[in-house]
Amino acid sequence: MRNAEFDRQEVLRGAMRAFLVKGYAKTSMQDLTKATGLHPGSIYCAFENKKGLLLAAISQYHDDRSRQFESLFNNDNNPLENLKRYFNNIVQECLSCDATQACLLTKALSEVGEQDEDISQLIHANLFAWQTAIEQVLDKAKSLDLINKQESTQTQAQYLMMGIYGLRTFGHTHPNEEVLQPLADKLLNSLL
Amino acid sequence: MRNAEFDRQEVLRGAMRAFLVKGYAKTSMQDLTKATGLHPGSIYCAFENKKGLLLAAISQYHDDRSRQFESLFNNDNNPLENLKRYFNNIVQECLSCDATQACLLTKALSEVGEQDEDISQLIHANLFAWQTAIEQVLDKAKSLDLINKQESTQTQAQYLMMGIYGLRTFGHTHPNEEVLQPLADKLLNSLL
DNA sequence: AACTTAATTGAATGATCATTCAAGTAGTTT
DNA sequence: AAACTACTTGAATGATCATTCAATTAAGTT
Repeated sequence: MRNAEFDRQEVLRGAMRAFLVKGYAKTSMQDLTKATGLHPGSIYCAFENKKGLLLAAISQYHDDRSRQFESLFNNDNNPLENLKRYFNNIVQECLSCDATQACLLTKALSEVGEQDEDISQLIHANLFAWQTAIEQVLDKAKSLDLINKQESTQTQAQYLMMGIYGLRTFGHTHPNEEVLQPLADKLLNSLL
Repeated sequence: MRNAEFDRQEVLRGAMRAFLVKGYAKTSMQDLTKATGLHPGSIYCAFENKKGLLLAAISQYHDDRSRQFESLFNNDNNPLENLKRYFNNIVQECLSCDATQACLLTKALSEVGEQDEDISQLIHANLFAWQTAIEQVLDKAKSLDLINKQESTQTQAQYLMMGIYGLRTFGHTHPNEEVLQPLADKLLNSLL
């Protein structure tokens, strides 16, 4: 036996960045060897092919984002304040104009989601998990009487997801705090 | 002299559809000869190159959508009802699960907007024109006391744009009328 | 009717692509 | 220490890519 020499997480984060900057189709295996530090043969040995590398990178992205999400929400702070911080984070990512900080799930969904069943399925599952996590935060907020309890948690969570997707897209054309922050605030206020 | 034999609009609509289905990078010139009915040489003669064809297709998309927009709003109907019809149209396009009915502006922006200045500029200009058109509808609605006049028209229009972007993305994962219609309604209600 | 000019045609071109593979390397097991 | 197994290496492969171009066709002009 012999173990892989590379750090799988770092390799996947490199691939992630490459896909985020150039998009899936435009990112060549040559780009990926640079971004990952791996030779072509090693990539094929570890991830089967280019699509396998994308799938693994998407999973890594989801893991990283989930950890970030938990660190923001798995505490005893006011859930509404946590949510506010979360939205402000997203606004800041938009303002950075750094492709590397975009959402790989929606980016890949838009480019290849309709074309490939495997990719589509993985992204759907990850986005669904994300929605469930938001629902849990909203339920916590409801138990503390912080938000409107008339509307279904599911619809509220879906509305927030929709808003985040939209905010990120809108941020591409208006990377401007005075524009994005009010939109994020308005989105949050829709919960009250 | 000799005029082009092809119908420029139909050629561009064919290219549009190809780009919407496969994405820009994945659409080959071979795909485009099939989609447009033109031979490679004719495409290069008329549009310079593949990127030129995308730029022309984006312009055609914007023209077509603008005409659709005007036919919906350039009348004496209740502007809020027009807006409601407009949103319902978008929901129906999401439900169709037809890549051909997606938004070429946001799709191209997501895939190549960050990579190419020319494409980015054209899309930004078209999206800005779109936002201005929505602002005019909102001003008309305000003059009839149909929506909230406290909030700035610009912010309201931006919020709707953001919502439409988000709705279209969310529609990819939930092509379901019972899900999308309430989100569209909630978006419109934010104007009141 | 002859000339001019531009569009059309489709095969050819060279670049780049994802992928393969045989040789080399180094841990692990016996 | 010998054998085994799996990872690494990077050049080679064949396919596909965007683009070019010389020949052909036909409309507009004189």
